[in-house]
Amino acid sequence: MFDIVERRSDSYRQLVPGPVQSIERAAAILRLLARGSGRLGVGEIANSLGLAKGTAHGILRTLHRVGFVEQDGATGKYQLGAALLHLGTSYLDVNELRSRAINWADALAARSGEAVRIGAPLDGKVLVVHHVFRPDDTLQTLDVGTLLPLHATAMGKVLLAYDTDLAAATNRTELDTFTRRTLTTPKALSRALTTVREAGWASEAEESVRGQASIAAPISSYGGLVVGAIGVSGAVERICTASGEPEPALVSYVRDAARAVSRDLGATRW
Amino acid sequence: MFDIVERRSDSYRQLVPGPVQSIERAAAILRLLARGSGRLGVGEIANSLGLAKGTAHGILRTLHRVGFVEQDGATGKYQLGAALLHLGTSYLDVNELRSRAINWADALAARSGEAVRIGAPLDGKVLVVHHVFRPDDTLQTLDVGTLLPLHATAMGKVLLAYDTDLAAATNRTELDTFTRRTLTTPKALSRALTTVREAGWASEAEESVRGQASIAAPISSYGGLVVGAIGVSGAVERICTASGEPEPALVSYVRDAARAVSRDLGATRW
DNA sequence: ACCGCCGGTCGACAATGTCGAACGCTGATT
DNA sequence: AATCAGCGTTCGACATTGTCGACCGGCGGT
Repeated sequence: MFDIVERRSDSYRQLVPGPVQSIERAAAILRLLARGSGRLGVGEIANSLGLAKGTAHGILRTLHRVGFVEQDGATGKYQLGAALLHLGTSYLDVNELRSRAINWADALAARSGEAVRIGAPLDGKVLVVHHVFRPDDTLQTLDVGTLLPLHATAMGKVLLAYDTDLAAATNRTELDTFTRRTLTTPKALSRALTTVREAGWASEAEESVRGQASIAAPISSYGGLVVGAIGVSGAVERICTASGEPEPALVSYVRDAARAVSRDLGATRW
Repeated sequence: MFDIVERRSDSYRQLVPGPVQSIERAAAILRLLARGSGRLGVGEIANSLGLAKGTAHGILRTLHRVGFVEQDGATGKYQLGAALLHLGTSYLDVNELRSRAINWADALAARSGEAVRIGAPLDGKVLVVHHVFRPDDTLQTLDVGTLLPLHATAMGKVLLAYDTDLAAATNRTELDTFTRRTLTTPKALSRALTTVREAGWASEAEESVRGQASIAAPISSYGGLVVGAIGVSGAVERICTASGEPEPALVSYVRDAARAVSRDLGATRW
């Protein structure tokens, strides 16, 4: 009688029954292509994942058939495929957090006059699931689907402050430096998170991008579980007062919006 | 010595070496979830795909591990996962058509005063890969990632007119009816496509949505191969003249933009 | 014309994914 | 209350299926 751990003798040992190996590999290839921001060859992919070239090719051939990757006719290299775009936006349709928050986000943008974003944790980052442009302004690029760092954004700090698992995982990884203001030491970050927990909201000024600041508050669901964050972001001189503190009016707008969304999601107390 | 056709004794027989079965099934599940616009249970999925329930569960478990699907804690049903959103938008970054067209799309929106969309064929539909809102107007929903019908949109007609394979495939399927004006017979459609080929652009008025009209022109790449379409869409009374014809000025704006993008992509003649 | 690198193919092996029955649970029905 | 049906999930045995590594042919730099 074989135990699962013995049957799946790979590097990662799980208590759950065996995952389908080839699908995990396919997913790894897709993530690799997404990260590498460009075309990759079969050899590079096989090396990065420790696969035989033939194996990698077989998976890529299949991913190509289903439209998840495309192949550059000239160089033979692979890149992400169009089918993923549709799947990605289909996800937005079923995302409950987004659909509940969407109306409140519009209102928050109108009241605050700033760009509003809603984020959820994904894989040690903040995934932007909704984005409302700053009202009546120039061209802005939509960053729905973008991954933001946890430790250098207001939304990320909120998520970290209320998710100890996430915070623990972050403690084990390097904190990237984006600007001079970025919190790069675990100590500074954990101190900031304590402040966030006490205040019930987070802010950040030029910790991620120079000249930009943001304010965010947690969105909770049943049982007070924090499932996401909503916040405003914009030029630091509009988000913060002359003394460098976050504009109190903006803070209360954001907190009101977060409470409203949480209530919609079924949270009983906030 | 086994031939490939014998080795892969499934319903679809290919001349190419065997695709990875489990990955194809995983992709089918994801497409099913995207189509079904909601949560699906293991049983439903297994039935729809003709799989054993246990098999479907194993695949879903793996997709869950990699974040491609999420599971509703209460009902146990599955839906698309957040990781797909990031992959989808990562695709936009590497999509050459989009990155080349993006500047021209802005210019076209400014000149025409209408919403601009860029589309590429995907799986018998038109995938919207870029969308510029109508200048200075109310809230509009971004439909990047949406799939539009081929036969009822100007962009779709353009793609059909210059891709005989696509047109042949469409001939074999039912033409959905959206409005009274929708071309539903193969004969009417193929006549329209002939006109498109002669004119070099396509238009449509209330064939897809009542009160909406659109104009589009083909984007070609190396060797004149049509790889996408760019077009404007908006209220029929703005897109068309009083006599019901597409506004000539808009047509030339669209055609100019399409030529410009094609030139950027390396097309030698247009 | 050489060499090295690339993407792609091939055949053999056994590791691996699949199947179908069985489990425990929840919620509706009787 | 007891029953039942349906759900998601687990399990073990089987052979199908994915993987490996060597090999092929073409391209580009040397």
